[in-house]
Amino acid sequence: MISDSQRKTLSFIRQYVARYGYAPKLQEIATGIGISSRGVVHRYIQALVQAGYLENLGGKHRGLRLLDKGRESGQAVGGIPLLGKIAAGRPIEAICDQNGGQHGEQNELNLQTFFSTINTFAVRVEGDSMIEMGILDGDIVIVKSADSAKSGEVVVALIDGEEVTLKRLEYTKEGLVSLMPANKKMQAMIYEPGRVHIQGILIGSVRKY
Amino acid sequence: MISDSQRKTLSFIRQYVARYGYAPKLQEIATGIGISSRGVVHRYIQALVQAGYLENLGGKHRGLRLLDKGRESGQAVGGIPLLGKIAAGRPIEAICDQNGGQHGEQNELNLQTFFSTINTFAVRVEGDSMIEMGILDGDIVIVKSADSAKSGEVVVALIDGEEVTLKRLEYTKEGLVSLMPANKKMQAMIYEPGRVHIQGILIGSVRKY
DNA sequence: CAAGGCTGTTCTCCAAATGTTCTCTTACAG
DNA sequence: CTGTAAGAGAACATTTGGAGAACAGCCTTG
Repeated sequence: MISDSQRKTLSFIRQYVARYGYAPKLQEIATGIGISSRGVVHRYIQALVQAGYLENLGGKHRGLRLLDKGRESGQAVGGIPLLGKIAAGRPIEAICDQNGGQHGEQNELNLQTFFSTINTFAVRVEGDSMIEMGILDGDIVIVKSADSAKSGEVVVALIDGEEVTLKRLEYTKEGLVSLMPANKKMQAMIYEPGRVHIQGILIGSVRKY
Repeated sequence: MISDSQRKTLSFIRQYVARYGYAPKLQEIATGIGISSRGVVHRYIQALVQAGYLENLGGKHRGLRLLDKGRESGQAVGGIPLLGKIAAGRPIEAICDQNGGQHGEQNELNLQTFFSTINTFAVRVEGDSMIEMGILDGDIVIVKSADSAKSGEVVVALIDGEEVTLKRLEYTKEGLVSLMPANKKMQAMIYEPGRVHIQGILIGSVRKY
């Protein structure tokens, strides 16, 4: 059982070690988490040592060691530390600053619970008709089972009981069903409602390089 | 027998724990279920403790523990059935045929083990400079910690010790480091090697709609 | 060697946040 | 009308967060 500030401290130390390869000084932690007292940091560290997250080589400079607790089985299984935002466009502030400034934000990504597993399935995508939505050939999409959907939703649809496709759904004025790709080079395909069976609605995607 | 409000409270707590890995505060629960009184929440919690759904480490902040009672048993933990391939381009054979026809293929997607969690972290992407690689604004990217990378790899890099960015790495003939976006509208940025610190290498991405 | 300066440690004091216990009010079903 | 539950909110107790002083050990520097 660790408190909010202790969690923040642990998160900062992990980021710091990941970045520099060695442990931070107490003063660095303090400014990193937005306080000014080394003594307070030391109190947090003692609590983290007590809780089994850290090891402290007493007195030594940068004498902190990370332990594996909290990353492997036991608590947040499948948890990956979520460090904050990053700019794919322009560089922005460093990760730790972002994280330090945010409180109450999610600071761990737990893939085990990230997607609901109830009535959910996954399929690998072939082709690039959804490329403009950031879904590439080979990606895995996460789909929630459903037998109907609203206009605008991206669905997995079974056509004529034989063929399955991933497209954005639109109902036309004429009462037909339009399955629209997200690729300017391709055209929408239009069917009578009876030929299209919704299998599920797109809720996420996963990709591994 | 628990009341509707108590059920709502329990449901909120479960979701919160699933997402953050620790218990919510009473105030968070209150706003979460749409009321404003911590006292009322406390009353519900006492009822839930009495009914055996929760445990309360009295007085401690975030001192709630979930018990197993009432949980849907048999949840495939982290497992999502992986059904086969789907055509984002043209419709192909039905999913069930695919699945039935393939043997020896992976037929379950376990997000818990899909990405290694060792030396791995995740960051949320801001901006759309990697859009041509299918990484959109708001996506979460999975990164393996590393302090060096080869030409062509996509890296998280720290520039001048202050700014973090996600780009494709290239070494120029002149011995400089080029960080290239995957967006034709943007230009590569070129730095002297000393200014760029590699933080990690892109190994995956996750998106939730 | 002596004098600082930096770092980790320990301590006290105080403020803010949080959990707990009340009372009061309102709505509603029987 | 009565009993029950939901909800607001005040009052209190405890935990948590934070500042900063004082001290000890290590290192550098003169």
